[in-house]
Amino acid sequence: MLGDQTRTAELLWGPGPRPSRGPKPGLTLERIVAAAIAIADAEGLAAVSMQRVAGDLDFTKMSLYRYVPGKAELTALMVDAAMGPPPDLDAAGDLDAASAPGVAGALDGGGNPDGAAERDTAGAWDGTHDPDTAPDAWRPRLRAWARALWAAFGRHPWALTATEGVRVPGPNELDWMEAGIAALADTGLTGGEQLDALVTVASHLRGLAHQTMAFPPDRPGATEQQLGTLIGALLAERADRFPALAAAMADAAATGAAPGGQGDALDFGLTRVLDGLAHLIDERRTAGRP
Amino acid sequence: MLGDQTRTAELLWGPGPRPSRGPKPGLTLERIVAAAIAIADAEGLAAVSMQRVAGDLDFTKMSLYRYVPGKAELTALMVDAAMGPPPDLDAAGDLDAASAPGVAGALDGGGNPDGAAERDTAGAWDGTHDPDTAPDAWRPRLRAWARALWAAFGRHPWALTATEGVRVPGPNELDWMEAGIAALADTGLTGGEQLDALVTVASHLRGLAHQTMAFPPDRPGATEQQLGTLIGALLAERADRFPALAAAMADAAATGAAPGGQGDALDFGLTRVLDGLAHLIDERRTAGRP
DNA sequence: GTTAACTGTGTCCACCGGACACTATTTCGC
DNA sequence: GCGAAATAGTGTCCGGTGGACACAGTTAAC
Repeated sequence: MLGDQTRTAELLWGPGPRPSRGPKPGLTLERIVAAAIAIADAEGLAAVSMQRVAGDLDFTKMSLYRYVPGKAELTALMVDAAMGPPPDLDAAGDLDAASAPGVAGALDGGGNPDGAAERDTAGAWDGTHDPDTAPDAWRPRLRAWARALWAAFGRHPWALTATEGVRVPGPNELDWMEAGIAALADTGLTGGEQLDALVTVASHLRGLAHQTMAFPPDRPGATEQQLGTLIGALLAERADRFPALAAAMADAAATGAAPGGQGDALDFGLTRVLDGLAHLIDERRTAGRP
Repeated sequence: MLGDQTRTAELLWGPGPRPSRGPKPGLTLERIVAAAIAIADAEGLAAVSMQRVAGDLDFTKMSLYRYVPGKAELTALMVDAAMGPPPDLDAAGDLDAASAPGVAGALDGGGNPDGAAERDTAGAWDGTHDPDTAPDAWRPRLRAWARALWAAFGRHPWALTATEGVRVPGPNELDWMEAGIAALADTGLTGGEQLDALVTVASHLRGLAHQTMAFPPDRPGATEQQLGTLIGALLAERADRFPALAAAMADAAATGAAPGGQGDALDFGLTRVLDGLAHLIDERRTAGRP
């Protein structure tokens, strides 16, 4: 059990010295991982099999085992490679998913709705902070971090399901964490709070993506909408059993767009989380002087 | 594609009329689902195969297909059955995971740490609200809802992985949603906002559980701790590349407990989310009078 | 030149979800 | 009562999965 993990860590972190005695390898770890990612992007994680990956590379499946101990390790490599490096958060403010390096905004490339950017720069709670001072820089940075992570998961939805449980992180994953923690470094939060805060933001994101994103990106909303009407019918027939829910959905349907909108739900929750963090940070800063 | 979903909906919602022409069925859907859940609880979702479920019931695997169209539908049934009914949120305040019906608090059965319960009942922001008036009752209720959902996922971790993407909800799932929305009904939020708020809370929970919970509950912390030291070593060797992260972890290790504690991270994030929601609700209530 | 290390292949295995034909059982219409 | 029809469970078969293992071909060190 632990042997697997140290093995995975070696693969993720150590390039490994090239042994020079036998024939030259006709494959590289990078090519294998890239082929696997391409399959997963196009057809979902379930379509990634040793046979399939090897076939796409014109090799037999057993040859892959010269490079990768097993499928679990291949998946771990896929995840870290798919995440890529984190964006540069210092270009803050209107930094958005589309400005991350090499990002071709797979979904929701739009800007922040309803002035969220301004809110991120100003004092969130009562306007007592000077908008020009540094102390609130964490907010747009963390938001940009979250949106970039969201975009990354949008590009590789299978990465969500491939990152269950506690795992050994790869270099890219730690780079992401470093970038996020750095955004929180001068907030006055303790180290533990910084970690918890970042986990909170990431968890919100992952949970939402896990619930809303279609995993093999097949027909990007057709069946989803059909399913929405199915759920609506299900609920309408039983409005007496679910009164509050039916009322809320009727209200939502009457007043505005469908509540299942991904970007909307993301921004809503993200703003809530950031507001909550701002409150904590404010508490820490004003501690001692009532 | 949609056929599967209507089929799933029928199985989840309609008991289906018992046809009376052939021999009496020796099995029931409930027994099959229960057997599958037992396997998943004990050995993880991957251990649930048609063969295995049928074998545990002393039947052949093909006989299961008389009751269930396929494995996907069985999984959907498992999820809804495993969730069970939501708790009664009216017994608020110190209502905790352990008081949910039939809950034998699998993990973190303890009470709210550091006075979170009191905070839930009082005005969250500045103490201007009267703690005895009803308007803030949503907060302890929503917290209780979240903790109960967390406990449910703790009892059946596999349910997290089995609920990817947009699905057709079962009766229990809609009961949970109804309970959550009911807690938010008199907050002044719009229907869409109530739905978004509940999705936010649930997403936070699911995301955190997805990242922290071990999925086959094998050795409930041994390897996890080993993995923690492995990550620590990984980070310590590269403290120059991850300065903020290393500093945060060092600080966390020096000041308090390990930052990976599940319950702690849950309460931290949950408090942040609830604070953010309280801020929104306050905004809605004080709207119009600056 | 011999030898040892290494690469890729072919064969084999247990297991997976599921299609299909088949027998045994029960009940409805007559 | 009796045949017909519908249902329940079984056995067999299929393509696919991850992976173990022995083997032949290639290359560099000695």
